[in-house]
Amino acid sequence: MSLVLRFNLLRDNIQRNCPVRFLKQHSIFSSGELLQPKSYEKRHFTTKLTEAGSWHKTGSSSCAPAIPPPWLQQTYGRDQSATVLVFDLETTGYLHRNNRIVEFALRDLSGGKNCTFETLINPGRGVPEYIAELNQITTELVCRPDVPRFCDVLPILLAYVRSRQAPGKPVLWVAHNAKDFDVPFVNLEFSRCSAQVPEDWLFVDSLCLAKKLRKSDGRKGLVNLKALREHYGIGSNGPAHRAMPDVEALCAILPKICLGLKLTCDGLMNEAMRFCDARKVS
DNA sequence: TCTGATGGTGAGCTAAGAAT
DNA sequence: ATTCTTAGCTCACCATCAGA
Repeated sequence: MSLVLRFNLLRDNIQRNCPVRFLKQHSIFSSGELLQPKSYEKRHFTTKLTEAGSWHKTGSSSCAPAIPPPWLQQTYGRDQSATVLVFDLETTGYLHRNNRIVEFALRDLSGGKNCTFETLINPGRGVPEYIAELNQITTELVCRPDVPRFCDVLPILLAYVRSRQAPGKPVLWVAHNAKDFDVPFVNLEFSRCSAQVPEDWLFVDSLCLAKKLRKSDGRKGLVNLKALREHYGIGSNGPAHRAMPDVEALCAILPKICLGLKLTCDGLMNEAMRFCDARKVS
């Protein structure tokens, strides 16, 4: 069951899990502003949380209870060694130097209530036509006063991630082509907001894992998300090139790759890199 | 011993593929 | 449209082996 929650639900979550001073530290909002229901009400238009299990059957949009797969079971639950977040971005173009994020989505693989987070982001500039054709995110859709900018979303995102993070354990972000695309974008958006990516955030590039598996299998063929979905017989939960459907696809693909490579969560951790070690912003 | 065929390896180039 | 990486291809070079 998928439940769309408004920001006040997120607020509750934040209030329960995050100290206000933490929010103030990372926010251009005052704590009062951030926690005012009306403030969220203005923004619920684009940002939502859902409650769902993280591991769903191939080709199905329904979510199972939050039971981690075998390859993660040993590290999830009380003894989980990291919080694994699968994420995806849509942007106004390929180059992180010249472009901005227009959509952000993530799913916490440990599942449960509020395990996903997605939001449109106001890039403060037009979306090129070829991008809009690709992902159906138009200038009219995101360049609106009621769509938050990345700096607006950042403190909420930080609070959300903190609320999902196990005490003392790192956060492992997974995305397809994260090293060259998603992470440089995130790094640059953080620096634009005069914020730093937390040091306990690590990332894994599933594209590298897919290439590694292809090599070990001696298989030929493409390793983009679409090809991997077809290879593993994974159906689509929505339009391609939108953040959340791509996240859902990667959530289904990732365990297949990890099983193929015999990677546990600890193995994933060995593949992880720090955000600051991604392609440097130039 | 010489010559030609064959196989392995490394360098360098090109095109494809990755993402939006 | 754009940048970067990598697979795949060609070519050169060297070693090995068989046959004359």
